[in-house]
Amino acid sequence: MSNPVQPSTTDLPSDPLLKPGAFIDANDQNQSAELSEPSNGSIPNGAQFETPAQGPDISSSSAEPKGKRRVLVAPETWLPAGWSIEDRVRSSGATAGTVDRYYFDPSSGRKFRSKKEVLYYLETGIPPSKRKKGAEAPGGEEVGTGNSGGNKQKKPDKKLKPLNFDFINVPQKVDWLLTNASEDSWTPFLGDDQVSGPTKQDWAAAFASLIASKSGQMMY
Amino acid sequence: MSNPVQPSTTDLPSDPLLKPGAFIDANDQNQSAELSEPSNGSIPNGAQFETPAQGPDISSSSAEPKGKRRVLVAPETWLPAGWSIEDRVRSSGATAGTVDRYYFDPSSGRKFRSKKEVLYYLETGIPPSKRKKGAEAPGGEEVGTGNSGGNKQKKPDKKLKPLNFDFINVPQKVDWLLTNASEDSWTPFLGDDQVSGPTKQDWAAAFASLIASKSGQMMY
DNA sequence: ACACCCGGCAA
DNA sequence: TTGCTGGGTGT
Repeated sequence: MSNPVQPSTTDLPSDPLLKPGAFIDANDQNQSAELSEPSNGSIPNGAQFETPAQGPDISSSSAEPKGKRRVLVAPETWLPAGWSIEDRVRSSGATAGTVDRYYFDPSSGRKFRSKKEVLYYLETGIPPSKRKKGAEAPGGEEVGTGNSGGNKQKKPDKKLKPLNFDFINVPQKVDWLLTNASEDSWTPFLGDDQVSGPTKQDWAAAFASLIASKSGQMMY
Repeated sequence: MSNPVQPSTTDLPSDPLLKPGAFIDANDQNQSAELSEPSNGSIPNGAQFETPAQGPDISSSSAEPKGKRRVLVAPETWLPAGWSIEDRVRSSGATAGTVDRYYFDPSSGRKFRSKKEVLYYLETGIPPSKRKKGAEAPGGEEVGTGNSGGNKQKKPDKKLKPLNFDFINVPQKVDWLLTNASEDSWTPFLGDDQVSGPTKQDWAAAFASLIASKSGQMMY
């Protein structure tokens, strides 16, 4: 999925107020709406997720309390809904201690190493692994400057796996429970029915899109 | 750095790029180094001003099309004995010609990009583990080892998310209700308390991040 | 001074 | 391949 990038009326210090009219339609997931019904756990293959296993500590001579810890941070404004950010601290080498920021697209499972890569992918649908050397980004998009000006037409990614979420028959109510506080793991419930497995992930992605695209549209 | 290993204190980085007879400008380090050798020391000296001797190129296997010019300069007074300074001239880009100064700790093999980083490391013993969030510099203290004039401690403005959501004390349960089915408008509830207003938007963003973060990536 | 990017290599 | 670090530029 690729939501249009938020216009860079970006981070004004404090107050996330509404941007009247500036809201962009982030809901482009309507593609392939008729998907398999979200019956619980009907999907084979128990993909393992939410296992941010701790890597082995390769501590060296000195007694360093270091442990490379993945840190989840608040989303950036330019990042589409549902994407996640992860700050990773380097644990070795001359640059130990440096923090690298990575971006994840939960629906495609792709990882990105920079904002530029994300933006490029959002526009062209071309993952960073396919970029050929010497080529330049279309339009010469520059980072830091949102793409408020002329925008290119993004190509829908046909290679993306469709979500296990019925966008037509959305549930009336969803309870998200903090099932694992130490890891911030949340699980959606439909009454007593727990949504789990790969479907849960799709729900997360779908739901993120839904609540993000419509929030702020309401009147109070 | 191909060798983050323990460079013996003896092998100061000789500069293969230094042209014989090249003049090294040490203008701004007008203090003679009264640096004492470490007790373990076999350090000949803290600074090498001439190294016409030829050393193997430390560059990696691939031929580098970039012309790097590295210049060793005299040590700063605040710099511990044995450390070396290297001024590096940028060879490309809009800022070509700019000189970046690097500091090297021979005993740890670590590289530092600024005086501040060195001082921080000297004080705390931990490499610049502080970057984006959470960690903060140790009070911006001046290190005891003399100083090189005016040392302004600029408070780096932290760029944290002005999100109206407490990522620490997350709620135990959130009910998202489809408050407007025709528009797919969802609203979060904490029991009977409705979250609305600008806060709701933040919640949407925060929540999207939370539920997505543990979905991880999955490839089918 | 340091955020940000990305080529390259190692696991 | 993917992950992680090194090295370099932008601001």
